[in-house]
Amino acid sequence: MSVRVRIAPSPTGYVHVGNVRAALFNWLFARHHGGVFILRVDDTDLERSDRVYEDDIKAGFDWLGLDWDEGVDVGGPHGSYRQSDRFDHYRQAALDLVGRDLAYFDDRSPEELEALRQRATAEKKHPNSYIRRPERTATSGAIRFSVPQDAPVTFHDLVRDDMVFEAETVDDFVILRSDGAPTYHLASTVDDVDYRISHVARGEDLLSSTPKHILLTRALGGSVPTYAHLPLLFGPDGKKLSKRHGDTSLKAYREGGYLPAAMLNFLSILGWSIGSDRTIFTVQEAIAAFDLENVSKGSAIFDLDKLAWINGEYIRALSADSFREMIQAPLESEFGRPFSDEEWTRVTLVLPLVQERTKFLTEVPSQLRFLIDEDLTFDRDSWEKIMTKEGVADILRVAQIRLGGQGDFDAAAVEAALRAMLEELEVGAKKGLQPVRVAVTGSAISPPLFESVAALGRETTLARIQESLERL
RNA sequence: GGCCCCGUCGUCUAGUGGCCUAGGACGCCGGCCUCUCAAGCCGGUAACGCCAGUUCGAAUCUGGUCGGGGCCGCCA
Repeated sequence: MSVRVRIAPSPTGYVHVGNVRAALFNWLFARHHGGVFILRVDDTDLERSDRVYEDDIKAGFDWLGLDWDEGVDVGGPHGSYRQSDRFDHYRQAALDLVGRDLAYFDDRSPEELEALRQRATAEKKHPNSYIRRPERTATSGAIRFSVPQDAPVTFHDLVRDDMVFEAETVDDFVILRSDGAPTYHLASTVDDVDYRISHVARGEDLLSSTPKHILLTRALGGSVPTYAHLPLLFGPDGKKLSKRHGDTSLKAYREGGYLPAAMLNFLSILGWSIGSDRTIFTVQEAIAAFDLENVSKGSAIFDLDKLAWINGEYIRALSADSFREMIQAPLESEFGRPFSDEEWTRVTLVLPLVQERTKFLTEVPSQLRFLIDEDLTFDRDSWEKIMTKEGVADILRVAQIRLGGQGDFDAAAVEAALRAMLEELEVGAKKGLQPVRVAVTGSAISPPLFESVAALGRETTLARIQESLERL
Protein backbone atom coordinates (compact mmCIF):
# COMPACT_ATOMS: atom_id res chain seq x y z
CA MET A 1 0.00 0.00 0.00
CA SER A 2 1.33 3.39 -0.86
CA VAL A 3 1.65 5.77 2.03
CA ARG A 4 -0.20 9.05 1.77
CA VAL A 5 -0.31 11.23 4.83
CA ARG A 6 -1.33 14.77 5.52
CA ILE A 7 -0.88 17.37 8.18
CA ALA A 8 -3.90 19.57 8.64
CA PRO A 9 -3.23 22.57 10.83
CA SER A 10 -5.83 25.22 11.44
CA PRO A 11 -4.63 28.73 10.67
CA THR A 12 -6.18 30.19 13.78
CA GLY A 13 -2.98 31.14 15.55
CA TYR A 14 0.76 30.88 15.20
CA VAL A 15 1.53 27.23 14.63
CA HIS A 16 2.48 25.64 17.90
CA VAL A 17 5.10 23.06 18.54
CA GLY A 18 2.63 20.29 19.26
CA ASN A 19 1.29 20.56 15.74
CA VAL A 20 4.77 20.83 14.40
CA ARG A 21 5.75 17.61 16.06
CA ALA A 22 2.69 15.91 14.58
CA ALA A 23 3.77 17.27 11.22
CA LEU A 24 7.27 15.99 11.77
CA PHE A 25 6.08 12.47 12.61
CA ASN A 26 3.86 12.42 9.54
CA TRP A 27 6.69 13.71 7.43
CA LEU A 28 9.19 11.20 8.80
CA PHE A 29 6.69 8.43 8.22
CA ALA A 30 6.06 9.52 4.63
CA ARG A 31 9.74 9.89 3.86
CA HIS A 32 10.60 6.60 5.49
CA HIS A 33 8.06 4.77 3.35
CA GLY A 34 8.66 6.77 0.23
CA GLY A 35 5.13 8.11 0.49
CA VAL A 36 3.41 11.41 -0.02
CA PHE A 37 3.14 14.22 2.52
CA ILE A 38 0.32 16.69 1.98
CA LEU A 39 -0.22 20.04 3.66
CA ARG A 40 -3.87 20.80 4.10
CA VAL A 41 -5.01 24.06 5.59
CA ASP A 42 -8.02 23.34 7.76
CA ASP A 43 -9.69 26.71 7.56
CA THR A 44 -13.29 25.62 7.95
CA ASP A 45 -13.60 28.00 10.85
CA LEU A 46 -13.75 31.09 8.71
CA GLU A 47 -14.22 33.37 11.68
CA ARG A 48 -10.91 32.58 13.27
CA SER A 49 -8.82 31.63 10.27
CA ASP A 50 -6.31 34.12 8.96
CA ARG A 51 -3.82 34.18 6.12
CA VAL A 52 -1.18 35.48 8.48
CA TYR A 53 -1.29 32.19 10.33
CA GLU A 54 -1.33 30.15 7.17
CA ASP A 55 1.83 31.95 6.11
CA ASP A 56 3.32 31.29 9.51
CA ILE A 57 2.66 27.57 9.18
CA LYS A 58 4.35 27.42 5.82
CA ALA A 59 7.25 29.56 6.91
CA GLY A 60 7.73 27.31 9.91
CA PHE A 61 7.67 24.14 7.86
CA ASP A 62 10.06 25.71 5.36
CA TRP A 63 12.39 26.65 8.15
CA LEU A 64 12.46 23.11 9.46
CA GLY A 65 12.73 21.56 6.05
CA LEU A 66 9.40 19.74 6.31
CA ASP A 67 8.70 19.85 2.61
CA TRP A 68 5.23 18.94 1.49
CA ASP A 69 5.04 17.17 -1.83
CA GLU A 70 4.52 19.26 -4.89
CA GLY A 71 2.47 18.16 -7.81
CA VAL A 72 0.22 15.90 -5.77
CA ASP A 73 -3.31 15.70 -7.09
CA VAL A 74 -4.94 17.68 -4.35
CA GLY A 75 -6.17 20.65 -6.28
CA GLY A 76 -3.96 23.39 -4.95
CA PRO A 77 -0.43 24.06 -6.05
CA HIS A 78 2.63 22.69 -4.28
CA GLY A 79 0.89 19.81 -2.59
CA SER A 80 -1.02 22.09 -0.30
CA TYR A 81 -4.54 23.39 -0.39
CA ARG A 82 -7.22 25.12 1.59
CA GLN A 83 -10.46 23.56 2.68
CA SER A 84 -12.24 26.85 2.22
CA ASP A 85 -11.79 26.32 -1.52
CA ARG A 86 -13.88 23.16 -1.35
CA PHE A 87 -16.92 24.23 0.64
CA ASP A 88 -19.32 23.46 -2.21
CA HIS A 89 -17.94 19.98 -2.40
CA TYR A 90 -18.43 19.31 1.31
CA ARG A 91 -21.93 20.72 1.18
CA GLN A 92 -22.79 18.42 -1.68
CA ALA A 93 -21.38 15.46 0.20
CA ALA A 94 -23.57 16.28 3.19
CA LEU A 95 -26.62 16.65 1.00
CA ASP A 96 -25.88 13.32 -0.65
CA LEU A 97 -25.79 11.66 2.74
CA VAL A 98 -29.16 13.18 3.55
CA GLY A 99 -30.46 11.88 0.23
CA ARG A 100 -29.30 8.41 1.16
CA ASP A 101 -30.88 8.77 4.58
CA LEU A 102 -27.53 8.51 6.32
CA ALA A 103 -27.84 12.04 7.63
CA TYR A 104 -30.68 14.38 8.44
CA PHE A 105 -31.58 17.99 8.88
CA ASP A 106 -31.92 19.12 12.44
CA ASP A 107 -33.65 22.36 13.33
CA ARG A 108 -33.78 21.80 17.06
CA SER A 109 -32.69 24.71 19.20
CA PRO A 110 -29.80 24.54 21.64
CA GLU A 111 -32.34 24.77 24.45
CA GLU A 112 -34.26 21.81 23.15
CA LEU A 113 -31.08 19.79 22.88
CA GLU A 114 -30.01 20.75 26.35
CA ALA A 115 -33.34 19.60 27.74
CA LEU A 116 -32.90 16.26 26.00
CA ARG A 117 -29.45 15.97 27.41
CA GLN A 118 -30.64 16.56 30.94
CA ARG A 119 -33.35 14.00 30.54
CA ALA A 120 -30.88 11.43 29.24
CA THR A 121 -28.63 12.07 32.19
CA ALA A 122 -31.52 11.77 34.61
CA GLU A 123 -32.56 8.49 33.04
CA LYS A 124 -28.99 7.22 33.34
CA LYS A 125 -28.70 6.81 29.63
CA HIS A 126 -25.48 7.55 27.85
CA PRO A 127 -25.14 11.30 27.97
CA ASN A 128 -23.92 11.15 24.42
CA SER A 129 -26.98 9.33 23.22
CA TYR A 130 -29.35 12.23 23.65
CA ILE A 131 -28.71 13.52 20.19
CA ARG A 132 -30.48 11.15 17.87
CA ARG A 133 -32.73 11.58 14.90
CA PRO A 134 -36.00 13.19 16.10
CA GLU A 135 -39.44 11.97 15.17
CA ARG A 136 -40.28 15.02 13.14
CA THR A 137 -38.55 15.59 9.85
CA ALA A 138 -36.93 18.93 9.22
CA THR A 139 -35.91 20.36 5.88
CA SER A 140 -33.58 23.03 7.11
CA GLY A 141 -31.03 23.66 9.83
CA ALA A 142 -27.80 21.88 10.46
CA ILE A 143 -27.17 18.44 9.04
CA ARG A 144 -26.32 15.68 11.45
CA PHE A 145 -24.81 12.35 10.62
CA SER A 146 -27.02 9.49 11.70
CA VAL A 147 -24.80 7.19 13.70
CA PRO A 148 -25.65 3.55 13.00
CA GLN A 149 -26.42 1.75 16.25
CA ASP A 150 -25.96 -1.78 15.00
CA ALA A 151 -22.35 -2.40 15.91
CA PRO A 152 -19.49 -0.97 17.91
CA VAL A 153 -16.72 0.84 16.08
CA THR A 154 -13.42 -0.92 16.32
CA PHE A 155 -10.04 -0.11 14.87
CA HIS A 156 -6.40 -0.84 15.37
CA ASP A 157 -4.42 2.22 16.30
CA LEU A 158 -0.72 2.10 15.50
CA VAL A 159 0.12 3.68 18.83
CA ARG A 160 -2.82 2.69 21.06
CA ASP A 161 -3.42 -0.79 19.70
CA ASP A 162 -6.98 -2.13 19.58
CA MET A 163 -9.75 0.35 20.24
CA VAL A 164 -13.46 -0.26 20.75
CA PHE A 165 -16.19 2.36 20.97
CA GLU A 166 -19.79 1.37 21.57
CA ALA A 167 -22.06 2.96 19.00
CA GLU A 168 -24.37 4.37 21.62
CA THR A 169 -21.57 6.49 23.01
CA VAL A 170 -21.23 8.32 19.71
CA ASP A 171 -23.69 11.14 19.24
CA ASP A 172 -25.24 12.23 15.96
CA PHE A 173 -22.69 14.90 15.20
CA VAL A 174 -23.16 17.95 13.01
CA ILE A 175 -21.49 17.71 9.62
CA LEU A 176 -22.90 20.83 8.00
CA ARG A 177 -23.71 23.96 9.92
CA SER A 178 -26.96 25.77 9.37
CA ASP A 179 -25.05 28.48 7.53
CA GLY A 180 -23.87 25.89 5.03
CA ALA A 181 -20.29 25.66 6.25
CA PRO A 182 -18.89 22.18 6.84
CA THR A 183 -17.63 21.14 10.24
CA TYR A 184 -14.17 19.81 10.79
CA HIS A 185 -15.42 16.22 10.92
CA LEU A 186 -17.00 16.43 7.49
CA ALA A 187 -14.33 18.39 5.68
CA SER A 188 -11.52 16.38 7.14
CA THR A 189 -13.10 13.04 6.37
CA VAL A 190 -14.22 13.95 2.87
CA ASP A 191 -10.71 15.09 2.09
CA ASP A 192 -9.09 12.03 3.55
CA VAL A 193 -11.36 9.91 1.37
CA ASP A 194 -10.94 12.02 -1.77
CA TYR A 195 -7.19 12.13 -1.52
CA ARG A 196 -6.88 8.51 -0.48
CA ILE A 197 -5.08 9.23 2.78
CA SER A 198 -3.61 5.96 3.99
CA HIS A 199 -2.52 6.92 7.50
CA VAL A 200 -3.81 9.55 9.86
CA ALA A 201 -1.31 10.42 12.57
CA ARG A 202 -2.63 13.16 14.83
CA GLY A 203 -2.84 14.24 18.42
CA GLU A 204 -4.46 12.03 21.00
CA ASP A 205 -7.06 14.72 21.56
CA LEU A 206 -8.77 13.43 18.43
CA LEU A 207 -8.88 9.84 19.61
CA SER A 208 -12.46 10.03 20.78
CA SER A 209 -13.55 11.62 17.50
CA THR A 210 -12.12 8.75 15.52
CA PRO A 211 -15.28 6.60 15.58
CA LYS A 212 -17.10 9.49 13.96
CA HIS A 213 -14.54 9.72 11.23
CA ILE A 214 -14.58 6.00 10.61
CA LEU A 215 -18.37 5.89 10.39
CA LEU A 216 -18.38 8.87 8.06
CA THR A 217 -15.68 7.38 5.92
CA ARG A 218 -17.72 4.23 5.44
CA ALA A 219 -20.84 6.23 4.61
CA LEU A 220 -18.83 8.13 2.07
CA GLY A 221 -17.69 4.89 0.53
CA GLY A 222 -14.03 5.43 1.30
CA SER A 223 -11.54 3.02 2.73
CA VAL A 224 -10.74 3.66 6.36
CA PRO A 225 -7.21 4.89 6.91
CA THR A 226 -4.92 3.50 9.56
CA TYR A 227 -4.87 5.73 12.59
CA ALA A 228 -2.06 6.59 14.93
CA HIS A 229 -2.84 8.82 17.88
CA LEU A 230 0.22 10.64 19.08
CA PRO A 231 0.78 11.45 22.74
CA LEU A 232 0.18 15.05 23.62
CA LEU A 233 2.90 17.52 24.45
CA PHE A 234 2.78 19.35 27.74
CA GLY A 235 4.40 22.53 28.87
CA PRO A 236 7.07 22.78 31.55
CA ASP A 237 4.23 23.59 33.94
CA GLY A 238 2.61 20.24 33.22
CA LYS A 239 -0.31 21.85 31.44
CA LYS A 240 -1.23 21.12 27.89
CA LEU A 241 0.74 23.21 25.45
CA SER A 242 -1.52 25.97 24.27
CA LYS A 243 -1.36 28.48 21.52
CA ARG A 244 -2.03 31.12 24.10
CA HIS A 245 1.52 30.86 25.36
CA GLY A 246 3.86 32.72 23.08
CA ASP A 247 6.75 30.43 23.77
CA THR A 248 4.86 27.42 22.51
CA SER A 249 4.66 28.80 19.01
CA LEU A 250 7.27 27.66 16.54
CA LYS A 251 7.69 31.29 15.61
CA ALA A 252 9.16 32.05 19.00
CA TYR A 253 11.87 29.47 18.46
CA ARG A 254 12.45 30.53 14.89
CA GLU A 255 13.18 33.99 16.20
CA GLY A 256 14.84 32.94 19.41
CA GLY A 257 18.22 31.85 18.13
CA TYR A 258 17.43 28.18 17.64
CA LEU A 259 18.78 26.13 14.77
CA PRO A 260 16.12 24.33 12.74
CA ALA A 261 18.11 21.10 12.80
CA ALA A 262 18.29 21.29 16.59
CA MET A 263 14.57 21.92 16.84
CA LEU A 264 13.88 18.98 14.56
CA ASN A 265 16.14 16.74 16.61
CA PHE A 266 14.49 17.83 19.83
CA LEU A 267 10.97 17.33 18.53
CA SER A 268 11.97 13.89 17.31
CA ILE A 269 12.89 12.64 20.75
CA LEU A 270 9.59 13.70 22.27
CA GLY A 271 7.65 10.46 22.15
CA TRP A 272 10.09 8.61 20.01
CA SER A 273 13.58 7.22 20.40
CA ILE A 274 16.09 6.27 17.78
CA GLY A 275 17.97 3.95 20.10
CA SER A 276 18.92 3.38 23.68
CA ASP A 277 22.09 5.44 23.61
CA ARG A 278 21.53 8.18 21.07
CA THR A 279 20.09 11.62 21.48
CA ILE A 280 21.73 13.58 18.70
CA PHE A 281 21.08 12.36 15.20
CA THR A 282 20.47 13.67 11.72
CA VAL A 283 17.15 13.87 9.91
CA GLN A 284 18.36 11.25 7.49
CA GLU A 285 18.99 8.90 10.37
CA ALA A 286 15.57 9.69 11.77
CA ILE A 287 13.91 8.99 8.44
CA ALA A 288 15.70 5.69 8.17
CA ALA A 289 14.69 4.57 11.66
CA PHE A 290 11.25 6.10 12.09
CA ASP A 291 7.98 4.26 12.25
CA LEU A 292 4.70 5.11 13.91
CA GLU A 293 4.57 1.83 15.80
CA ASN A 294 7.59 2.92 17.79
CA VAL A 295 5.98 6.07 19.06
CA SER A 296 5.46 5.92 22.80
CA LYS A 297 2.05 6.19 24.41
CA GLY A 298 2.81 8.50 27.27
CA SER A 299 2.62 12.24 26.92
CA ALA A 300 5.83 14.24 27.00
CA ILE A 301 6.90 17.49 28.56
CA PHE A 302 8.54 20.09 26.40
CA ASP A 303 11.88 20.39 28.20
CA LEU A 304 13.50 23.70 27.39
CA ASP A 305 16.75 22.77 29.12
CA LYS A 306 17.26 19.81 26.88
CA LEU A 307 16.36 21.85 23.81
CA ALA A 308 18.95 24.42 24.85
CA TRP A 309 21.59 21.75 25.23
CA ILE A 310 20.78 20.26 21.84
CA ASN A 311 20.90 23.69 20.28
CA GLY A 312 24.34 24.26 21.77
CA GLU A 313 25.49 20.93 20.41
CA TYR A 314 24.37 21.89 16.93
CA ILE A 315 25.93 25.32 17.15
CA ARG A 316 29.25 23.88 18.21
CA ALA A 317 29.11 21.42 15.35
CA LEU A 318 28.82 24.24 12.83
CA SER A 319 31.85 25.14 10.74
CA ALA A 320 33.32 28.54 11.58
CA ASP A 321 32.15 29.83 8.22
CA SER A 322 28.57 28.68 8.61
CA PHE A 323 28.44 30.15 12.06
CA ARG A 324 29.74 33.47 10.77
CA GLU A 325 27.26 33.46 7.96
CA MET A 326 24.41 32.59 10.27
CA ILE A 327 25.28 35.31 12.71
CA GLN A 328 25.83 38.11 10.23
CA ALA A 329 22.25 39.24 9.71
CA PRO A 330 21.21 39.14 13.37
CA LEU A 331 24.41 40.88 14.35
CA GLU A 332 24.04 43.73 11.92
CA SER A 333 20.38 44.15 12.70
CA GLU A 334 21.17 44.22 16.40
CA PHE A 335 23.66 47.02 15.90
CA GLY A 336 21.53 48.70 13.31
CA ARG A 337 24.12 48.90 10.55
CA PRO A 338 26.37 46.75 8.40
CA PHE A 339 29.83 46.16 9.77
CA SER A 340 32.90 47.53 8.10
CA ASP A 341 35.54 45.14 6.80
CA GLU A 342 37.73 46.16 9.66
CA GLU A 343 35.01 45.28 12.17
CA TRP A 344 34.44 41.95 10.54
CA THR A 345 38.12 41.23 10.74
CA ARG A 346 38.04 41.91 14.46
CA VAL A 347 34.89 39.92 15.02
CA THR A 348 36.19 36.98 13.03
CA LEU A 349 39.19 36.77 15.34
CA VAL A 350 37.08 35.89 18.35
CA LEU A 351 34.08 34.37 16.65
CA PRO A 352 35.20 30.73 16.93
CA LEU A 353 35.73 31.31 20.62
CA VAL A 354 32.26 32.78 20.92
CA GLN A 355 30.75 29.93 18.96
CA GLU A 356 32.04 27.45 21.52
CA ARG A 357 30.15 29.13 24.28
CA THR A 358 26.91 29.89 22.50
CA LYS A 359 23.63 28.17 23.20
CA PHE A 360 21.41 30.55 21.26
CA LEU A 361 22.32 32.62 18.24
CA THR A 362 20.53 35.53 19.85
CA GLU A 363 23.09 35.78 22.61
CA VAL A 364 25.99 36.40 20.26
CA PRO A 365 25.59 40.16 19.85
CA SER A 366 26.00 40.79 23.54
CA GLN A 367 29.17 38.72 23.60
CA LEU A 368 30.66 40.82 20.84
CA ARG A 369 29.41 44.19 21.93
CA PHE A 370 32.77 45.26 23.36
CA LEU A 371 34.28 44.91 19.89
CA ILE A 372 31.70 47.02 18.13
CA ASP A 373 30.48 49.80 20.38
CA GLU A 374 32.61 52.90 20.66
CA ASP A 375 31.66 53.46 24.25
CA LEU A 376 32.00 50.63 26.66
CA THR A 377 29.21 50.08 29.11
CA PHE A 378 30.35 48.45 32.29
CA ASP A 379 28.43 45.68 33.88
CA ARG A 380 27.73 47.03 37.33
CA ASP A 381 28.11 43.82 39.25
CA SER A 382 31.35 43.00 37.49
CA TRP A 383 32.77 46.39 38.29
CA GLU A 384 31.89 46.22 41.94
CA LYS A 385 33.14 42.71 42.31
CA ILE A 386 36.45 43.17 40.53
CA MET A 387 37.45 46.78 40.27
CA THR A 388 36.98 47.79 43.89
CA LYS A 389 39.61 45.39 45.11
CA GLU A 390 43.04 46.24 46.37
CA GLY A 391 45.80 46.52 43.80
CA VAL A 392 43.61 46.97 40.74
CA ALA A 393 45.18 50.28 39.85
CA ASP A 394 48.64 48.76 39.85
CA ILE A 395 47.48 45.91 37.66
CA LEU A 396 45.92 48.25 35.15
CA ARG A 397 48.91 50.60 35.11
CA VAL A 398 51.42 47.84 34.52
CA ALA A 399 49.17 46.18 31.95
CA GLN A 400 48.99 49.51 30.17
CA ILE A 401 52.75 49.77 30.06
CA ARG A 402 53.30 46.19 29.00
CA LEU A 403 50.68 46.35 26.27
CA GLY A 404 51.87 49.75 25.16
CA GLY A 405 55.13 48.59 23.62
CA GLN A 406 55.97 48.31 19.96
CA GLY A 407 55.66 45.17 17.85
CA ASP A 408 53.00 42.58 17.25
CA PHE A 409 49.65 42.70 18.95
CA ASP A 410 48.34 39.25 18.29
CA ALA A 411 46.99 36.92 20.95
CA ALA A 412 50.41 35.45 21.67
CA ALA A 413 51.98 38.87 22.09
CA VAL A 414 49.17 40.01 24.32
CA GLU A 415 49.50 36.93 26.44
CA ALA A 416 53.23 37.45 26.78
CA ALA A 417 52.71 41.06 27.80
CA LEU A 418 50.06 40.27 30.36
CA ARG A 419 51.97 37.35 31.79
CA ALA A 420 54.92 39.63 32.21
CA MET A 421 52.64 41.98 34.08
CA LEU A 422 51.54 39.16 36.38
CA GLU A 423 55.13 38.23 37.05
CA GLU A 424 56.18 41.77 37.78
CA LEU A 425 53.39 42.23 40.30
CA GLU A 426 53.66 38.69 41.58
CA VAL A 427 49.97 38.13 41.24
CA GLY A 428 48.21 35.02 39.99
CA ALA A 429 46.52 34.82 36.64
CA LYS A 430 43.10 34.40 38.20
CA LYS A 431 43.38 37.60 40.19
CA GLY A 432 45.47 39.64 37.85
CA LEU A 433 43.59 39.18 34.63
CA GLN A 434 40.06 39.92 35.76
CA PRO A 435 40.60 43.67 36.19
CA VAL A 436 42.01 43.81 32.68
CA ARG A 437 39.01 41.87 31.41
CA VAL A 438 36.55 44.24 33.02
CA ALA A 439 38.48 47.27 31.81
CA VAL A 440 38.61 46.02 28.25
CA THR A 441 35.30 44.22 27.80
CA GLY A 442 33.18 45.83 30.48
CA SER A 443 32.35 42.53 32.09
CA ALA A 444 33.84 39.81 34.24
CA ILE A 445 32.54 37.36 31.69
CA SER A 446 33.88 37.53 28.17
CA PRO A 447 35.49 35.49 25.44
CA PRO A 448 39.08 34.52 26.28
CA LEU A 449 41.02 37.62 27.21
CA PHE A 450 44.15 37.46 25.07
CA GLU A 451 42.23 36.93 21.87
CA SER A 452 39.71 39.56 22.85
CA VAL A 453 42.39 42.14 23.54
CA ALA A 454 44.21 41.30 20.34
CA ALA A 455 40.99 41.63 18.36
CA LEU A 456 40.26 44.99 19.94
CA GLY A 457 43.62 46.37 18.96
CA ARG A 458 46.31 48.21 20.88
CA GLU A 459 44.91 51.67 20.64
CA THR A 460 41.41 50.93 21.87
CA THR A 461 42.68 48.57 24.54
CA LEU A 462 44.98 51.20 26.00
CA ALA A 463 42.26 53.80 25.86
CA ARG A 464 39.89 51.52 27.74
CA ILE A 465 42.41 50.72 30.42
CA GLN A 466 43.01 54.43 30.79
CA GLU A 467 39.30 55.04 31.11
CA SER A 468 39.02 52.47 33.85
CA LEU A 469 41.98 53.92 35.69
CA GLU A 470 40.23 57.23 35.73
CA ARG A 471 37.02 55.72 37.00
CA LEU A 472 38.61 53.86 39.88
C1' G B 1 -21.18 12.74 35.36
C1' G B 2 -20.20 9.62 30.64
C1' C B 3 -16.60 7.70 27.09
C1' C B 4 -11.48 7.01 26.26
C1' C B 5 -6.07 7.19 26.94
C1' C B 6 -1.70 7.07 29.87
C1' G B 7 1.71 5.78 34.33
C1' U B 8 10.30 3.56 34.34
C1' C B 9 15.16 8.74 37.66
C1' G B 10 12.94 16.07 38.37
C1' U B 11 12.66 15.74 32.57
C1' C B 12 13.14 12.88 27.60
C1' U B 13 13.66 7.85 27.17
C1' A B 14 15.91 2.20 26.63
C1' G B 15 13.53 -1.97 28.25
C1' U B 16 8.24 -6.69 24.96
C1' G B 17 9.46 -12.87 31.40
C1' G B 18 15.55 -14.38 33.15
C1' C B 19 21.12 -10.23 29.85
C1' C B 20 17.93 -5.26 35.14
C1' U B 21 21.54 -5.22 42.19
C1' A B 22 17.01 -1.21 35.57
C1' G B 23 20.91 1.41 30.61
C1' G B 24 21.57 6.33 28.03
C1' A B 25 20.66 11.67 27.68
C1' C B 26 19.29 16.63 29.84
C1' G B 27 19.27 18.90 34.55
C1' C B 28 21.43 18.99 39.31
C1' C B 29 25.86 18.09 42.72
C1' G B 30 31.26 17.30 43.20
C1' G B 31 36.14 17.08 40.90
C1' C B 32 39.81 17.84 36.92
C1' C B 33 41.27 21.40 33.19
C1' U B 34 41.52 26.69 33.25
C1' C B 35 42.58 34.02 32.37
C1' U B 36 36.37 34.65 33.39
C1' C B 37 32.31 32.07 31.18
C1' A B 38 31.57 28.00 28.40
C1' A B 39 33.26 23.46 26.22
C1' G B 40 35.68 18.92 27.42
C1' C B 41 36.90 14.90 30.81
C1' C B 42 35.92 12.05 35.45
C1' G B 43 32.61 10.82 39.35
C1' G B 44 27.88 11.22 41.98
C1' U B 45 22.42 11.91 42.89
C1' A B 46 17.92 9.88 41.24
C1' A B 47 12.86 5.82 38.74
C1' C B 48 9.81 0.60 37.43
C1' G B 49 2.84 4.78 41.50
C1' C B 50 0.50 1.07 44.87
C1' C B 51 -1.77 -3.85 46.03
C1' A B 52 -2.89 -8.60 44.70
C1' G B 53 -2.39 -12.64 41.16
C1' U B 54 0.05 -15.81 37.19
C1' U B 55 5.10 -17.90 37.01
C1' C B 56 10.80 -21.40 39.14
C1' G B 57 11.35 -16.12 37.88
C1' A B 58 7.88 -9.74 36.43
C1' A B 59 9.53 -3.11 34.98
C1' U B 60 7.76 -6.55 31.36
C1' C B 61 1.45 -10.79 31.65
C1' U B 62 -3.68 -10.34 34.45
C1' G B 63 -7.03 -7.94 37.92
C1' G B 64 -7.81 -4.06 41.12
C1' U B 65 -6.48 0.56 43.08
C1' C B 66 -4.45 5.38 43.06
C1' G B 67 -2.69 9.30 40.16
C1' G B 68 -2.35 12.22 35.56
C1' G B 69 -4.60 13.47 30.89
C1' G B 70 -8.01 13.88 26.63
C1' C B 71 -12.91 14.30 24.62
C1' C B 72 -18.08 15.06 25.43
C1' G B 73 -19.63 22.54 20.55
C1' C B 74 -23.44 24.34 14.44
C1' C B 75 -14.07 24.85 17.49
C1' A B 76 -10.47 22.07 15.30
